Amino acid sequence: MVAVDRAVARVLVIEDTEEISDLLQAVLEAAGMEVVLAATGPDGLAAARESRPDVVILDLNLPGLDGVEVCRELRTTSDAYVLMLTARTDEIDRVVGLTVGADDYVTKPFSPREVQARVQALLRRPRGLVALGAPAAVPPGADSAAGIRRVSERVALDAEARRVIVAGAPVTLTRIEFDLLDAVSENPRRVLSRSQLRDRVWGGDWLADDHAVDVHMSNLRRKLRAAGGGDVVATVRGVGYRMGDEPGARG
Amino acid sequence: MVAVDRAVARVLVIEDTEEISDLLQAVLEAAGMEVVLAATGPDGLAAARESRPDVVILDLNLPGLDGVEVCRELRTTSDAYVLMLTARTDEIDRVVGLTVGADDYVTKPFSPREVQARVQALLRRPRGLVALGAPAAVPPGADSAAGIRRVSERVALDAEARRVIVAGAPVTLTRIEFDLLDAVSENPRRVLSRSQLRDRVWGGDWLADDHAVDVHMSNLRRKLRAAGGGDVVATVRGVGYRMGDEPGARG
DNA sequence: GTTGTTCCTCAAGACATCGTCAAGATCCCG
DNA sequence: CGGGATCTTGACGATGTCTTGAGGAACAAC
Repeated sequence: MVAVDRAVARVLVIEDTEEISDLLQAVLEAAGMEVVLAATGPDGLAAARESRPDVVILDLNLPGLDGVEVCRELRTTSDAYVLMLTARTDEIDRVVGLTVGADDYVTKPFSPREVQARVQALLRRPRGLVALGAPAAVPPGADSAAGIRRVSERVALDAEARRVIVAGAPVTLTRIEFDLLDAVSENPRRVLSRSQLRDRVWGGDWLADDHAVDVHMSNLRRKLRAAGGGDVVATVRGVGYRMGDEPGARG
Repeated sequence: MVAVDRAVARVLVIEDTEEISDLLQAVLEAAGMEVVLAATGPDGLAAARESRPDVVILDLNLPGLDGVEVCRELRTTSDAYVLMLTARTDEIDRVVGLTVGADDYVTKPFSPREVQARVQALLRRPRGLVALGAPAAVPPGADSAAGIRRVSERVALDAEARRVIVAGAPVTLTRIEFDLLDAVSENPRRVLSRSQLRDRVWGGDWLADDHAVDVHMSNLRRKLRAAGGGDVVATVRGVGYRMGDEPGARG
């Protein structure tokens, strides 16, 4: 067995700007983590193979090899979580929505404390989900208190930012549409009745028609389909809704 | 029956990735369970014989011996419940629907809480009846939300997702058909009268003909037979319906 | 073997559910 | 206060599902 049994978490930082990497090293080591540094993409990949980190902090704008490429490589050779550093907000969608995406991101300028918190959140997530060559880093239904939840192969949901990215591009959802997708994707195995969804999305005290759930679900599906997300929500006729792409009513 | 009288529940984890097994060990021990680890299929089988666990957590993708093979072996040498870890959603149906299938499943990445909850749900299920393919008896009113219910050799039922898997493939049932199968399979030894089934499936206030039960039962049988599930429901002439394939034995 | 009962199966019409569209009401932001 | 987005509600069609009835098969009793 090659896996190293270690007490402290190991973090690999792939970052070309020395000020940033130094800062991160100081912060993470102060938090009791072991830090490995790399300045370029190829160096980072080699370091990942060698030191087997638990989390990789990866700058998107690396000279030479693109950060996205590095991330994709990392996915096939390591099971570490990837925390992406991005300079501009509009880069995030590309990183998050790709099939081989990051597990979380931080935009520059960032506070060291925030990076530390997010790394620790990633460390709390269960390990071992990347079976070498598997396309999706996070299969549907990941229970993530922090970061990004991958709803389906091409649909990712950022609960914190209340944003949904489909095939690399953000999709504008209304409040109710987002809450519906959030509710359904949070427990992907369960069939949620209209009443349950209504309670969850609208709040307990509400006398409205359950039919409203239908309409919003229809709008949600239309938007996701138009964005190339495929079928995300399945109808269970006579009961409610559930995650999945099986068209027919099961049960 | 070699029921071991012990205070704490014992869980065997068969998993080759050390990170996952470590995580599971930590979570389950924190929940007050005794944990035994094994990294390979043969080791796991030996450990199961030796330590007689109550629940086995089994990775589907083990190197060498396949997880399905390990599961089949476990069934003949142990009466433990099997919780399967699968990486991808579409593997589930195969694992769950097979003759020797898992009792529940969790998809990676899993939340530690979920694994703990599902293990405890399995521990609440009655012991000693599951071995050798016999359907597990869940007394009425028991925690029915727990895991997969094996209806017959080739038919499995996921109450939470309202899904029925026959011979490794999902089968589309209508609401009433599913509820009928659910009712009959929930207490497999009992003969349920048409009135009982009607109350259970339709709800108390209903004036319809009992004949409707016949028709839906007929449709249910046809679908299960067509999917290769064999005869699942038996008629007890003059009384009602019961699980099993024996035609008309009076109960 | 005959008879009456019970059950299965088939088919067709009645019914319910769901998806979608559109119009009006409401909320929110400037 | 005005304009735009968003939500609700109603209507309608398509599709799926349920019920009902009838014919016939299996079964038990005689």
